[in-house]
Amino acid sequence: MSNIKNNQESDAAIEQSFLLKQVGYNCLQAYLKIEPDIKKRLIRYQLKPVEFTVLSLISANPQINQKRLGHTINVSPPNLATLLDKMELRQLLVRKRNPNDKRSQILELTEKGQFLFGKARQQFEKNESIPNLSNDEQKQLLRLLQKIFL
Amino acid sequence: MSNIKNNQESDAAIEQSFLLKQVGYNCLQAYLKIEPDIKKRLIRYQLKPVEFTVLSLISANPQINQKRLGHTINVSPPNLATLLDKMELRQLLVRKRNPNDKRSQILELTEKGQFLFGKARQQFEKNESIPNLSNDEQKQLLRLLQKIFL
DNA sequence: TATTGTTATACTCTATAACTATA
DNA sequence: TATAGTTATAGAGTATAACAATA
Repeated sequence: MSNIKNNQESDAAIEQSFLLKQVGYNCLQAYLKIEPDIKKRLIRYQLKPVEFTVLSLISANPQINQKRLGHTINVSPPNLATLLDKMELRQLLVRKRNPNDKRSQILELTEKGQFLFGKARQQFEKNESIPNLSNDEQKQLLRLLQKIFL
Repeated sequence: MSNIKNNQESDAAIEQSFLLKQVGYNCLQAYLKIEPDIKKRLIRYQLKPVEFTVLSLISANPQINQKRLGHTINVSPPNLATLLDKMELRQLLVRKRNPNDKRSQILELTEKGQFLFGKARQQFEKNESIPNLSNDEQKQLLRLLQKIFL
């Protein structure tokens, strides 16, 4: 094989300088790089990332209702309903009618849900093992990202 | 209504301090915040974000093959095949057998594809109008994100 | 035997409309 | 009339297996 490299070979660097200037592209690529590790840490608890997020938010926000939860995690009401159905079937949480407004449902973790979240959470208590990022850089990164979405 | 706020009301802040420490969660939330604006800028060209990315990468990497393209954008070979089918039907690109290795397909933009990419690209030439981020902060953010996925 | 890409298909995720009940 | 949530369903996106052509 020739030493002259071209785009048909896998060791030539991809030219993507234009895309690398786009914040959205960078956020997505970074997430896609991290995602497999997150899934791997949760699979032993039979939790998907969004389910872990739901457990975390209910745990930290007792009596949160479905509207606020769905809004926070970008899940529409119909899709949240079916997601919560599955979690309620697994007895990780319960839905209770709000006595002050019987239209809304108050969400609470069961003991089983609290226990599972506690265990799963341990997987993320230490750092996420993001290679190439110092602690300072990680803190700086979180600050900048939160400026975008908070 | 009482002035005392609780989690059932929409103006109380969500407690998500644990999730906000997770790099993956932050990357995804930031992307989800930006995504609608990206889609809005591309819809007039009937392009999805991934299609714009494909145009950009082929444009910047003439004669790239499908394996390298798919690997760069996290699209599996079967799904890339059907995605490229649609774009080839729209005459935005062509697939040519590589004469040096007839297994692989070389990708090239058509004139129509080049023109469309040029027009669509103008939508992103200026800044992406990420509110709350100065130019310096944006550059810093890109540097940190690229440390993760490059 | 290994690699590139395709086809077919199943699975998951997301979006939309119509509905119930409560306010 | 408006809101919170549900049901049903369609559509888009993703994953898996089997395959053909080429190396």
